[in-house]
Amino acid sequence: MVATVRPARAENGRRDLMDIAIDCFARYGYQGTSIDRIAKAAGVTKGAIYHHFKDKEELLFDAVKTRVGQFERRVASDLTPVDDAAQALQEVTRVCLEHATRSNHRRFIVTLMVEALDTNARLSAEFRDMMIRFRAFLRSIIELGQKRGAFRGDVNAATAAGVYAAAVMGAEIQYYQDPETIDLEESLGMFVEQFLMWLRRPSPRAARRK
Amino acid sequence: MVATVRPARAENGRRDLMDIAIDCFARYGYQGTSIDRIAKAAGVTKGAIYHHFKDKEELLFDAVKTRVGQFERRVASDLTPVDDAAQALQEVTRVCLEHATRSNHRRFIVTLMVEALDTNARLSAEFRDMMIRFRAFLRSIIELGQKRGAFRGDVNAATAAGVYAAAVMGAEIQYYQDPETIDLEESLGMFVEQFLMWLRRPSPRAARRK
Amino acid sequence: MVATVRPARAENGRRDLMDIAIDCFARYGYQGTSIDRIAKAAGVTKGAIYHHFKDKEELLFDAVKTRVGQFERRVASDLTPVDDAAQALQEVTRVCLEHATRSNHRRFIVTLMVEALDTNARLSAEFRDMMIRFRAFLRSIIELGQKRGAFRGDVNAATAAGVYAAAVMGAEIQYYQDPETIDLEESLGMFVEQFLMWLRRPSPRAARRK
Amino acid sequence: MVATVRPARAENGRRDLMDIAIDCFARYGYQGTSIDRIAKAAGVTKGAIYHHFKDKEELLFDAVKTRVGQFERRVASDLTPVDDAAQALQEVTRVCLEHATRSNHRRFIVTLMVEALDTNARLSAEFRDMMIRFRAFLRSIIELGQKRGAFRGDVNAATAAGVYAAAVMGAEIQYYQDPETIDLEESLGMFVEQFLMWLRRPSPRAARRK
DNA sequence: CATGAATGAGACTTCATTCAT
DNA sequence: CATGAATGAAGTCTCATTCAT
Repeated sequence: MVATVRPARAENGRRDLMDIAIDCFARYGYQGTSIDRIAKAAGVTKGAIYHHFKDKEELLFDAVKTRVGQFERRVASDLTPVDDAAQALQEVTRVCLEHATRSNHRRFIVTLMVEALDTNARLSAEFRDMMIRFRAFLRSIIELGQKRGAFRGDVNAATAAGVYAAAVMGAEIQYYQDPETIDLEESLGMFVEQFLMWLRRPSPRAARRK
Repeated sequence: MVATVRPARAENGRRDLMDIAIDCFARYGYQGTSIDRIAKAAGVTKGAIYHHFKDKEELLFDAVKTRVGQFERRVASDLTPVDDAAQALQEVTRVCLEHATRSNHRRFIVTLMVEALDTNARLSAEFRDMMIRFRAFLRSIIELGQKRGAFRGDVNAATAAGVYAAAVMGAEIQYYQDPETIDLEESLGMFVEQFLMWLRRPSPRAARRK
Repeated sequence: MVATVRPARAENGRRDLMDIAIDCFARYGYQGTSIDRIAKAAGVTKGAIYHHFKDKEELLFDAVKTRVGQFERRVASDLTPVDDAAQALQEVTRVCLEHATRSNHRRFIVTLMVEALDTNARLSAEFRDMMIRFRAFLRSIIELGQKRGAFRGDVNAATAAGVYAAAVMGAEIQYYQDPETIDLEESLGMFVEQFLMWLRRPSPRAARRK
Repeated sequence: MVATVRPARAENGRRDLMDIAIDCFARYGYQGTSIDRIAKAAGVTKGAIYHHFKDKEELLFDAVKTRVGQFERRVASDLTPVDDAAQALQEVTRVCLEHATRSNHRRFIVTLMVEALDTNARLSAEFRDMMIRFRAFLRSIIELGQKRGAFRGDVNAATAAGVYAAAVMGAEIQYYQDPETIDLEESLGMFVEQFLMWLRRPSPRAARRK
């Protein structure tokens, strides 16, 4: 009687909490985000957070998995089915650009990924797997292009996928660091242009070497 | 005989301390490195560190400035005088590769740079300036190539410098995250190859566009 | 039954903590009182104190405000309504005497006030305002006596209030310093006697001078 | 040969150090003054201070003794020989006023005295003795006045000395706290006026009581 | 005499976490 | 489910003092 039941708010509470936590993690990093900060931002007490999450790490893990999953689903859904490999690669940068500039989704992932490098082996493994999946996805696109004859066949698709992922991530970081100087869209555009040019036309030199 | 001078012992202590601190920062990040950890690694007490550095931040700042300065001097000295722009760009990746794999110099810089993004505005500004200098340096090489006719003239050298810096940094991060999967040398090699091919041969499409 | 409310337990903890803190501050001064000392005296850990107070300064401020408020309310309540100005002044010294000898209330205020002079501008301002209020109160009593013809009218009531406050405070300090030699009651009594005699009978000399 | 002897600078150094230490103690209190602060203010290293003084307490003791001695000598020299007791009491306030407003001598004494109350029994005893001497001195003046018939004989000279000392010290503290509101000269003047009026003319009431 | 590097104790503060209610 | 008081460990920093040179 005293405690009026609030049915089904449970899952909502959990999700809301996580969204707020993600915001905090994205803004202040993992170590810079205290449970208290999240609690205050969410307008609840610390105890409430411990009802939903075993500890701070679990909260972070769930947050990371959620965001990574959202990003991956977004990429996948925007591209299915992949017909034109070149166009697909351009689509990927477009999605990244959007997530990097219009929300804190990519920033959250990229900064936490680097922070975890030095401080959290388990989380770092999670991110490593995410990157492996991302590169595998890019590689599958490149290989599709190679199979269809749109791309030259004498390049290691896996390495090329790594180069692609690297350029995108590096451009993002420079943008987060200096958004006034860096034009992320132009940077990504220029990179994709050169990447595609290189993939499409076999360099005689490179071809000869291999 | 009366007073045997032990010159530079003072500076030695400070320098040793900083080298050890850099190691720790590179391994555990800024927030993950406690003063006590550095002290223990150096075999002194915390007080000794505070004798040499005003606070943890000053220690970090001095460490960052030292390492960044070393890297920049190294890059500059290896390349002077720049004759062949293409070769110069390849040299840069070689130096980065070395600093990334054979010492903790680049890892220290890259990981702290991302960590600072969310936690330390002043340090982040320091890193931003460093990146600005790095891109300016790359840009000057590219413009030299353009002036000499080795590179096509219809590209924005500043943006191209950004793409170059991005690809190198992104490749490094993937390498730090997953050194067993990522072959940093191959990645950087492939990127430089495509970057140079794109720079050397004017893309008819791009040329027409402008 | 479902949830037996224990009202005010929260505030109790806070209040108890503050009382103990006041004791410590009165005994050892602000700088001489460590958070640990208060915690031990209260039988809790340091963290508990930080749960209730933002930092040591807030604890001090709250303590000062509480004690000053108590003293001011006590003085005001004991004197309302003021009919006989001379008697009212005597009442004030009686209250001061009580707070100085039977509790640590005045000692807490006086010693911290002097300590703050050199070390804490904000707190010092708080004490300054308290003294201003105290002198204003005394002045209003003196002016009442002047209006009613009980006191001579040719004295600056504000300055006289200052003299009164000075003598009381100075006597207290000597008492705290040397309680065996100084008889605070006698000192205050003698001062009030001379103060009232001077106020009541216009000195011919002084009258002539002005 | 290497160490050129600097004869007789020893005592100078000690005295200079102490003067600077007094300045610091007066400005920041004992606990608020670190050895480092004194060393920096004096332009020497901490080690140099430990050559002249066993520890911080000795430095403080010597400083206190020096200043107290100076003040007492000043008071004594300005008054010898005491002819007119009333005038002598006025002289004392004049000296106090000067030391309080034109130098930090009295402020140093008064604030440290209160600080020592709570934190340093040995130093507090030193100050207690100083106050005892000061009151004894005032008492001797009052008794002289009584002997010569200038002052009424029915007052306890010791208690009266305490009242006098209290009013002066209390006025000073109010002045240190709020120099813009408090006119120290006027306050002291008013107090001495009432004190002397009371001493000179025996109150019939008071006389009857005893 | 003087330096300055170093110590070690102790101060303030933060924070993830637990638990009675 | 939720609160909020409390803990305990760990972190940053200060400072009186010592000592080799």
